[in-house]
Amino acid sequence: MATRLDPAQRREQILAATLRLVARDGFARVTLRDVAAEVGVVHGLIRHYFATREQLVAAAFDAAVLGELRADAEVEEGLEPVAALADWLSTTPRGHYLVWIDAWSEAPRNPELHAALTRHHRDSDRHLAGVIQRVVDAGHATSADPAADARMLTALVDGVAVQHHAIGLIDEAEADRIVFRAAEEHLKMQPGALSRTRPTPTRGLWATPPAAAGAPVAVAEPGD
Amino acid sequence: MATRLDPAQRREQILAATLRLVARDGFARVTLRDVAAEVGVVHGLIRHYFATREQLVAAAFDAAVLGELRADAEVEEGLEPVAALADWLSTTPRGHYLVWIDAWSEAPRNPELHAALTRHHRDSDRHLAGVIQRVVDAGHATSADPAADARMLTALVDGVAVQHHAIGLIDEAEADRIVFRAAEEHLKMQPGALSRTRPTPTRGLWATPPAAAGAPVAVAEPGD
DNA sequence: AGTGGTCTTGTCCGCGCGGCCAACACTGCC
DNA sequence: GGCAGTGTTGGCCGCGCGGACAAGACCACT
Repeated sequence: MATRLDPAQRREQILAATLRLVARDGFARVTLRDVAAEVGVVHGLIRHYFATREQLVAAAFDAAVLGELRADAEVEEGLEPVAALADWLSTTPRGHYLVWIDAWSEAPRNPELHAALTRHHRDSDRHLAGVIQRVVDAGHATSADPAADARMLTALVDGVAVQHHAIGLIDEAEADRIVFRAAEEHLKMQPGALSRTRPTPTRGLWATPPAAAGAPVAVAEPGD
Repeated sequence: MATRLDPAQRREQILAATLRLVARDGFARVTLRDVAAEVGVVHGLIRHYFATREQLVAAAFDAAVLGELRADAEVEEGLEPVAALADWLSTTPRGHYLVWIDAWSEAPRNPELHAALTRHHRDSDRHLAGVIQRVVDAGHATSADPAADARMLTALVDGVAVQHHAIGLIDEAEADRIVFRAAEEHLKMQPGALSRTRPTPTRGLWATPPAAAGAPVAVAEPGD
């Protein structure tokens, strides 16, 4: 049924499918057979690429983390400091936040996931601290301890994402508003400085760029 | 094996066991047989009390929410406004936060859980807004919009709880410090006003008080 | 003492799971 | 043109699951 594929491409394809299903069903409920059906192959083939289910989901999450970091790095360059900060604080869009929330709940009982999550959070904090520092250097904000402020804002962004994505208590506009106002106040920025920057159009789905081979990796459609 | 029990007590016992297992294994992985073993009965008996697995976990979560609200109400009365605020903002302790985080990840695909979560969040926000209002009335803080401030602080508390409980990136002291400083600044309180209040000793485990019958419901031990 | 009700047990069923593996198909090398 | 090597298939296995149910144990009431 499925045509023979370059191993690297097939691997990427499986990882992308796994991520899509994790976002939909959660880590615990994704089965090898689900992934195989999503890719369009037999479940035995999945095991040809990943020895166990655990390794599969861990690899998928790791790919997501790497993709996220790469996307952050892309945003970092080419944006003015204030716009970069606004963009970072409003990363909220995209269904992949559900993967993150699911990872939080799995982390206490999955060491690999926990390690990836820790690394990601540390890197994100460091990145945000850098963005804050640049805003401060540009004279648009004040921060005695960018690292501490980054930690606080990361927590706020995560908590707001929960209220928006998981519970649906607030919409995206309000989510951004809450975070922006808190950041402006905390960093002593001009009120509205963040809100006024146009949020960059949200790129495609998290990670799974053509990576090495340049092959068009299948990516989740809104309806798929 | 298990002695015949008052139905209400047995029900509470099953719910408490379910909550314990959900905290340990997550909603998706708790099985009827797990719960039965935890209680010390046969898995058929669980189905005598709860028609389906879904109803069981939903009921367990609902009980947790009610218990939480009751505990919040207990705290509310009998504490000075500033101390009450500090207590609320530092609810972080206790393993039951893992249940909350897990509920966030399950909510998008479990309507009952989603409803319970929404209700709980709304009630919590309203409660916190009331606490803030009382602090303001007492002249210890300023808030133009207690409801909005409550929403922001709730998000911050949740995000900090993730960093502390799920990822272990920060310890409890730092979690409290982050939230307290942000609240003091945002509500224009005297710096350190919140940190200086002694946190109330954390009560027993979440909810599962003897409720009606006054029966000593089995409760998780740290080592169990 | 008998009776009805229900708490409790033990066992059975079909299903889907992760994992395993022998056979097939395709490709590139000699 | 044969011959590895490996991507791919499809079916098998044992297990634990949620669910179902008949029978037993115990209690309350008459």
